[in-house]
Amino acid sequence: MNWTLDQLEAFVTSVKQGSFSAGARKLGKAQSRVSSAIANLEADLGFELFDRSARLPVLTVLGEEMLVEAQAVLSQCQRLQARAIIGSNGEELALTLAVDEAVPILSLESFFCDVSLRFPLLKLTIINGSQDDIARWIEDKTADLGVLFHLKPLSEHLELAIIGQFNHALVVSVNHPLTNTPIPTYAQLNQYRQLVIRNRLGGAPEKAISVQHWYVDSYYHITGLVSRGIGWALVPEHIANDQWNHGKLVELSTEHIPDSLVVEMGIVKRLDQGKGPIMSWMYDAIKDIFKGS
Amino acid sequence: MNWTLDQLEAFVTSVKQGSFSAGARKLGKAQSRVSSAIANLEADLGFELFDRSARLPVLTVLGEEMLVEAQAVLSQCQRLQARAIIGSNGEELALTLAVDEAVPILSLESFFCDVSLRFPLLKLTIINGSQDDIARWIEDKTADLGVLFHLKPLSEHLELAIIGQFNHALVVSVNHPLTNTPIPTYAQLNQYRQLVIRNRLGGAPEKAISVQHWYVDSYYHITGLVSRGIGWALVPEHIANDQWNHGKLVELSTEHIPDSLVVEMGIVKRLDQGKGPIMSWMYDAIKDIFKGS
DNA sequence: GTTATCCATCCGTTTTTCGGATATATAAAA
DNA sequence: TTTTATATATCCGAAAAACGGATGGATAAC
Repeated sequence: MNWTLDQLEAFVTSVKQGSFSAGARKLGKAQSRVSSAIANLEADLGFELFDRSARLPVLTVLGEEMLVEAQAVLSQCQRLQARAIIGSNGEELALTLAVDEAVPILSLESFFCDVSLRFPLLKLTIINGSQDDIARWIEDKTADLGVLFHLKPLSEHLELAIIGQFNHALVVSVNHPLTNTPIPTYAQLNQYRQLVIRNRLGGAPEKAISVQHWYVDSYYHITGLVSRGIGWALVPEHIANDQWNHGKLVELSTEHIPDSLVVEMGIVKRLDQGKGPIMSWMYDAIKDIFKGS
Repeated sequence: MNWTLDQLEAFVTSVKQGSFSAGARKLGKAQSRVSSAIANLEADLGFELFDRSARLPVLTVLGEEMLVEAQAVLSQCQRLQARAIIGSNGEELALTLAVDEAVPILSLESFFCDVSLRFPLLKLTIINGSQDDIARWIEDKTADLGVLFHLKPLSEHLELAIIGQFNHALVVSVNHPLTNTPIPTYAQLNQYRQLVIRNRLGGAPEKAISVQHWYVDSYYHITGLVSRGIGWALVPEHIANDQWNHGKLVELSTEHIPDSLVVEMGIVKRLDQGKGPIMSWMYDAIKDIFKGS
């Protein structure tokens, strides 16, 4: 492999321009350079790229194939160069976004579309997990930016920006006995099984109201179990209203529940990691998404 | 874009080997070359690829990304080089195989597997068409090799090798009146509609037996129509026995049909195009597939 | 026949590449 | 602590190449 990128460029440009001379003009080089560049390339490859019997050189069969390969090489090079420029301008080349699985992922779809259009060369990685996962991933640099529900204090290395609030809804199955008491008291709730969210890693579980409760590590599993009549639960409103559960769940009044039923959604990042331009943009864009919430 | 492939190679190799010196040894070059190659590369890109504060250089965040890009460029280059060697050895880089749509394509599947394993860098194109299409495509160099049923004389520019014979079966729907006459005479057949194959391009159609006949350009359409009781037809046995038609068709005796009911399958190529090693191999491999037919 | 292009080749100058030598820093071994 | 081995960066002279201009021969258009 003795050929150079210059030779490939001379080759491709000459094909595109129709002649070596035109190629040389396009490249701003002497014709003799293009001529010998291609001659050397042919010598290296071991066969002729052009049939020179006509007035203008025409690609040989092998030349056609090599043209495709050469273009592929050059376009890879251009990609490298483009990303190098982005990097040297201080823009991020790769970002990992960690999203709490309780965050309605659909609401982020148009955000992801925006990202793909605005930063076409960015390598975006999206990972989902529980609140604990998100915090841990940001802290150990597995992820750069996290979107999560704020339930308990976070590590001191993390910076949290609250971007919206969600109410909890009290839900039961349409067949559940509690549907007879639309405004259940604490005592009434206590008679039935409660399904409580619990972070996967076994951190301190949420406080349960009913003495009879199960822990489940996903709101989506919880609503699934609730819809089958296993018990009642407090889940974020957007999950209660999810299309999957439409018609299967009944929402009851939370008038007699003393606990705070509001959770905050926030964006986290490491304190010691500066925000590059893309991360800044994402920060604002995600805030905008949930502004009305 | 001022960097060279040598610089990328020095970069990638040094990362893989763990140090510039080790990289230089691996590449058989002086250490100073690798050192300055990487320094020049960094100068061109506009940022540092390595953090040199430790004893051994470690990749920066941007360096990690550039490593991926550089590897992509080099692997494209290796592909180009590999195909160039193949080409300079006289092996084909790309072949187009045209297959008559009446040929049971499933019987070629293991052949295609073989090809992909044996010639991993070959660009194979497979196109399907009627017999006329195949012949035309070979002649106008759209395809290099064709597999077809031999029904009528081919152009003098083509070379045909017969590789097998197939009998025609006389088929009707299970509900068709002809099922009452298992050995139908010419006159009996003449009373019912015949479905006759006809090449798409409107060449001379096959001779029809029944005065009442439709022309259809695909054996698969014909068997479909036959199975719905539209008429009777002569189709290659493997098509009559196709799983799609299983149980819907009845085969009748062809004892009273005077016409030749044997079609030959063949491989065609242009007379003036030499067979490269891959084409020769394909030629033999395809022959082997249908040897028992 | 004239003109305009095209390609290959030659040639002298300029630039770059290349490997060795050297200076310096760091980690492990003595 | 000193020694040793191994790093990287830089300098330098020789060798190699890249480079543009000039030239010649061939071809198509005018």
